[in-house]
Amino acid sequence: MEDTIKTGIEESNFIHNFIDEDIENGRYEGKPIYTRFPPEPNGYLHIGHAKSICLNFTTAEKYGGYCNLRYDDTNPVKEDTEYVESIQEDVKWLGFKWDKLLFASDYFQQMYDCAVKLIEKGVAFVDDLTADEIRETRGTLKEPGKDSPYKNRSIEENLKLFEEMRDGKYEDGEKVLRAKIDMASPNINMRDPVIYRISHNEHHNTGGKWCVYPMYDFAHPLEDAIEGITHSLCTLEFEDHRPLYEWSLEQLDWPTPPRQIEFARLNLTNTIMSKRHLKALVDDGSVDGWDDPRMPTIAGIRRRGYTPEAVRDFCEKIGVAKANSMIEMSFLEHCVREDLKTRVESRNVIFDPIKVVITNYPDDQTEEMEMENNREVPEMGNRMIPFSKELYVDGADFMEEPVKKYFRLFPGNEVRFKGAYFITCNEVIKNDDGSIKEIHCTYDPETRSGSGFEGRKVKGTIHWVDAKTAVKIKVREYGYLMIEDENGENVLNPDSVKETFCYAEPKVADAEAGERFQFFRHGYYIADEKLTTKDEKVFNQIVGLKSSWKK
RNA sequence: UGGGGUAUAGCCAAGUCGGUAAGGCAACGGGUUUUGAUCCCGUCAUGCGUAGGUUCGAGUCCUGCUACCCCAGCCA
Repeated sequence: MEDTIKTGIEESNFIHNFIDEDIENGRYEGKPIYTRFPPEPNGYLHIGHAKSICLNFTTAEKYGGYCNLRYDDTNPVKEDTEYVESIQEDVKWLGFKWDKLLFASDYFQQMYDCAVKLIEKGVAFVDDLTADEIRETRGTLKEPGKDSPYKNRSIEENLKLFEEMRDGKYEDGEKVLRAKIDMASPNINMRDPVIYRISHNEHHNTGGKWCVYPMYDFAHPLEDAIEGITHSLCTLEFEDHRPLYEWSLEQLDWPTPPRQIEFARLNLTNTIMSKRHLKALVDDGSVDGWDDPRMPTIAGIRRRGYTPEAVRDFCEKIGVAKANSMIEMSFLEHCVREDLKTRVESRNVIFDPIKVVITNYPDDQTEEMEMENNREVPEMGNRMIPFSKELYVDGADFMEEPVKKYFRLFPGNEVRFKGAYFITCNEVIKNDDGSIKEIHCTYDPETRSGSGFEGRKVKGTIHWVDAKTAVKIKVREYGYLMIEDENGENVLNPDSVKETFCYAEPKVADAEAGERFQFFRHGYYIADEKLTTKDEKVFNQIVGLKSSWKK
């Protein structure tokens, strides 16, 4: 039996089946498979977009084809260059290389020409109805709509009017170009849809050059067709638009038109993906920006310390289908741990310090203890950390009155201090208020790590930090960004960030922004890119460690 | 009977010709362990939304139901 390592592009899904079929039928005459990721630059990309990005790029890769990054920027009022830059960064961060970087707005002339063709063909007309009137005559889900009184204008008049629209003779909303299809269609998208509207707004790419802009339903098939896209992957809500997508290309006699295939978008438990919500949090200062480590944006999870490999692995593992689904957060977290566990070094960090005094250890002695950087990956080598008479251990590693099956430190118990000695707890020293001041322990010099001591075994191994040389760091741990209040409304979680000062082994002071570690027993952390300074190290919790121990 | 979709375990998800329900996450149990991590082993659908039908045989084919999602922007 041979072991085969499965990668995303070897997995197969229903989209691949369609493509295989198209290739067999010779639908694309042997041309390369082309996909595209077509965001509108009106916000930052989030983890949901990552699924679409992975899908488009890996599908192209699987077939030896190409994928374009194309900005679907056909609405000047919503788009901004800040977003076009962030989108490129995010796609690059995920590790994908687009074949071409394109703007739909660069096709405005071709799209305009196509609209003229439709008019000449008699399948599009200029309508003077207002937006309200169009809505009123569109009918309802169950009742057909009514033809516009302007539907039967002559081709010449339509041509002249459309040209005047382009030349800026009309105000926003005064006229639109509509496709002549069927006001009685059970598919509302086919009831003479608006395909061009007037907008006297500055466009982020074309500036003031145009004042008529194509609607998505007309623009998108043309963008795909112009670029030679073979498979246009989009989310489920566009299924009803497919007939219009196909209609547009049919009317223009486009040879080998692209095929639209829809898939279910990503939903993650306890995660708000709505751009409206996310933007509101940024605008009202509830978060640090689009890249706040709590945000589900790609910029946010990048700063949070997730790796592109983990995100990609996640997107591959969740699969692609047409059924609406809700993925559990633990799935993503699993992928993050899985990736991090073989690529980061571990460090001793004490979150809730309890001072330990080794009473039988020489007062002024310090030893350098050897610690493995990553037990799974010996090639990552070892490091030395200081050990002396006074140390800190974690609050979770000591119990004055142990519960059953607790085998860390408690009075009378002996444990191994990882990488150092067997230590026995003898006495708990209290403050006046009854809180623990320090615990007095003794060590057994014969049990030094690496000495080969086999005399007796201990059940617990705990980590520690030398008190004299410890460095103080700030650690931020995250809960859900939004939670539901009693009315079921999404509100900011007041406990979405928990800051703690911790004692870390000296080497942590050298951590560079962006560097990741496993903090022994606590999880994976990254030195925050923005908050870490020369004087203060701030670490974000990337993801906690799984623990099977329960009290 | 407006139209378009989707139903396989707590969560994802394979399941091309009908041949006797992959895999992952989570959970639980056990073993190894100088991290209660990792790793390893085991358990977890006589069952595929539901009711019938065809068939030697149905998650796959047929019929009827049911539930959920999407659509009435001059947004994408």
